Amino acid sequence: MEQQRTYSISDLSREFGITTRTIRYYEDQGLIRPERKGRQRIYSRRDRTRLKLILRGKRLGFPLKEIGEIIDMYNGERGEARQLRHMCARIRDDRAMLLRRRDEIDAVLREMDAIESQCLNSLAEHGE
Amino acid sequence: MEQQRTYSISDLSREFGITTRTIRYYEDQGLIRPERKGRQRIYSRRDRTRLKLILRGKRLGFPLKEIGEIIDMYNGERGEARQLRHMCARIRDDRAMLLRRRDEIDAVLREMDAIESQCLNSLAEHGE
DNA sequence: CGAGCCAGTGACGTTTACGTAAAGGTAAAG
DNA sequence: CTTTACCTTTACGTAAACGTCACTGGCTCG
Repeated sequence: MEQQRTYSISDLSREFGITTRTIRYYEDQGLIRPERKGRQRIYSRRDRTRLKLILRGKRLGFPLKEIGEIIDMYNGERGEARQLRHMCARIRDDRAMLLRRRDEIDAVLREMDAIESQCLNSLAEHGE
Repeated sequence: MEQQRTYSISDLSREFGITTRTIRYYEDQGLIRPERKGRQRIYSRRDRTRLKLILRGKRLGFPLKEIGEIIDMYNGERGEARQLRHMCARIRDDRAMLLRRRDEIDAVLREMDAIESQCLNSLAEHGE
């Protein structure tokens, strides 16, 4: 049986904790293209996962334009060899960046650990 | 021997690949406070590492205001217990966020691996 | 001593990612 | 039939993070 669930714009706004304005803005920027029943927007499951990807991209710090490009590329028809090679190159770049970013996060986490234990030590002395 | 090196604004702009305008803007926002020789800005080693921290904060997606707060807090006098407890709480929150972000990065990396091998497979078939 | 640099201070412009308000369409519920 | 609850478009507003421009003030090199 087909999972033919659909969502209204406010369904999605509630689910993801964003405003309808934001969702419409993403559409304006060409990031989602929901169907219409008359003027009303009807979001499919695919639209919903697209939105999820957009929000994840945002949390990773990508600008909306790039997010659109990336999602389209990763979903797009990968027919020709040129396309495929281009995609591989992009993946390598993106991965390198993400790895750098993850390393930075790890560095910060280690520093935070150090500071926290200093903190807790001071508190223990004080508290004694 | 004291490492009393100092830097001009263009030294730092070159080193970090940002414009002097950017550095001055950070000063405007209270993120760095270099000394002055007359009107000229003189940056110490501490200023330089501060700048490095700012840029790292940016790459991690923090807004400048928060970056300032965080750096100040982590450098600040941690005397009173209230302060210390506040700091521990903040560290816990920040750490949780960073961990979530790192998990997301890992998820994206895994997906990229999958897509890349698909890509390479297609290329192999085509190329054959 | 003038030309070429680098540094500094406004101050206005720009881009991104929305917020917010105005004005209205539709459909069910009281 | 009006109120309520959503939905729509249009359009101006805004905060963050700079870019850009205009003008000014030392230095120093030939």
